[in-house]
Amino acid sequence: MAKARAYSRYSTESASLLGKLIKLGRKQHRWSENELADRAGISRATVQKIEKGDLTCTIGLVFEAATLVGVNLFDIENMSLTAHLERTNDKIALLPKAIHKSRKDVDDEF
Amino acid sequence: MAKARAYSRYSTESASLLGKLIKLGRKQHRWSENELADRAGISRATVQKIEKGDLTCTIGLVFEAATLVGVNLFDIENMSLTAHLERTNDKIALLPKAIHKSRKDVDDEF
DNA sequence: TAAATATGACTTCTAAAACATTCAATATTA
DNA sequence: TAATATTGAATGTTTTAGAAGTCATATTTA
Repeated sequence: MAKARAYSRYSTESASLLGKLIKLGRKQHRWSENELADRAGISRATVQKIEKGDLTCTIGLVFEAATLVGVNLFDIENMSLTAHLERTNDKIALLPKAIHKSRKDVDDEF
Repeated sequence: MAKARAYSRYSTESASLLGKLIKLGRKQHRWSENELADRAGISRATVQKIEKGDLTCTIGLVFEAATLVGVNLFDIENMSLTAHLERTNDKIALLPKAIHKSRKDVDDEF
């Protein structure tokens, strides 16, 4: 097998936590792995990978599973997902469209 | 091209928001797409897909990019990622290991 | 405890993720 | 404004994610 790529500890633990939140949510709904797989339109093998926090899973399928079992990552700080999106768009608009290097660029200016 | 699979609105907007938070973080660091790609050990094309919120990106690569630019999804409610993991493990342990159907299972019990 | 179902862990196959590269258009800096 | 770098958006190629299936073991319910 090919040598797997390296991931940071934070990425590994984030995916692990997300997977376990999904597993917890699924059990609270009293759904088997197969039932979640059917509802999400994915295979049981993928459900297992997602719940294990496998970093090679596609983000769309992970988010679908999360949403189905009621894990809403971005409903936070009393702000809706859509409101978050709008605010983030505004912030991006304030910054330069292209980031050029130099001008004593030490990249620690924020 | 093959017909793309369907995703829920919440999944689509979650990925879009995460991508934009990454783009914002990158710009705040004054990093070009290439610079982030190099640091993450991925291609620029993938950085572009991630920042666009493409749902077919792998969750590991998205989390790597997010972590590098300082977007920490799970440092929330004054709780560390690791603490979250432990608490979630505890909760899972309280539930049945296997979810069997029947016993008037209407799956709305939580 | 027996029967039925769920889970864990594989394997093979193919659809597509990620890479590398290119090119035009745009943005920034000197 | 000229030079240089970034961004947007393609391409073809390689690698791999996800599907589908199997089998053994563990768990739950009647």
